[in-house]
Amino acid sequence: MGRADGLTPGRYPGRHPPLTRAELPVDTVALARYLIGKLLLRETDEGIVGGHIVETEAYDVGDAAGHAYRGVTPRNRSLFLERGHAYVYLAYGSAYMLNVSSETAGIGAGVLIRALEPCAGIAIMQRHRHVERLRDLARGPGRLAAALQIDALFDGLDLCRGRLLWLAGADRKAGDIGQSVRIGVRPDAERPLRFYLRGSRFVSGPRALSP
DNA sequence: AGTGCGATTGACT
DNA sequence: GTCAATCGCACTA
Repeated sequence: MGRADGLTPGRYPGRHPPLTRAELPVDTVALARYLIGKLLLRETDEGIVGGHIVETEAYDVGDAAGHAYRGVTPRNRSLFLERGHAYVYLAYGSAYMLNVSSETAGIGAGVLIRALEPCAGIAIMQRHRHVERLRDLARGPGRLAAALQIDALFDGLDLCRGRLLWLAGADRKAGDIGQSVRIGVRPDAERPLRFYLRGSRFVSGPRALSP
């Protein structure tokens, strides 16, 4: 680690402490926008991995596409935790999705983290993903989870507690944030609840959605 | 207890 | 560009 990975040299998480809950916007859409440019870091057995968040999607209150829409179930209960908790579930039998819970305790909503610009522990993530190409390490929610070795065991984890997985402040100025419809979502698809770092080559989805 | 279906990915034409 | 793999869960009975 050091200059080459784009992060401040030094020990983690000491140098990049977790965002406090007070820093996180309560509102789901505000949180989705806020998280663009922030760091997502994960401490694995082999070292710290992670990067800058470049793409998110909001699944807000009353959203028919949200997993919380029909109330609490065994799967989605983490969405109802206080903001800043991880909601992780398995999609299509193979890809884990990482969300950050939003709103206040008892309200089910969250933000899906869809893509990272890899910055820390790149060699480790390349092993986790079995690919070399930087662009493919964490472009897409399932790839991101694989790169960071996030699975169902992380469901319910408090990201503000910051041990194995946490959010940290951006160490550089955030660029322009674009907005579009969400990817792979059927109901409420027309709502522009996807946010991305404009110009980033690390965002997922069709080019047309990230002008 | 049985069934249908994804907030996706990787392989392939 | 198309398409099948894969499995936990929500829903129906």
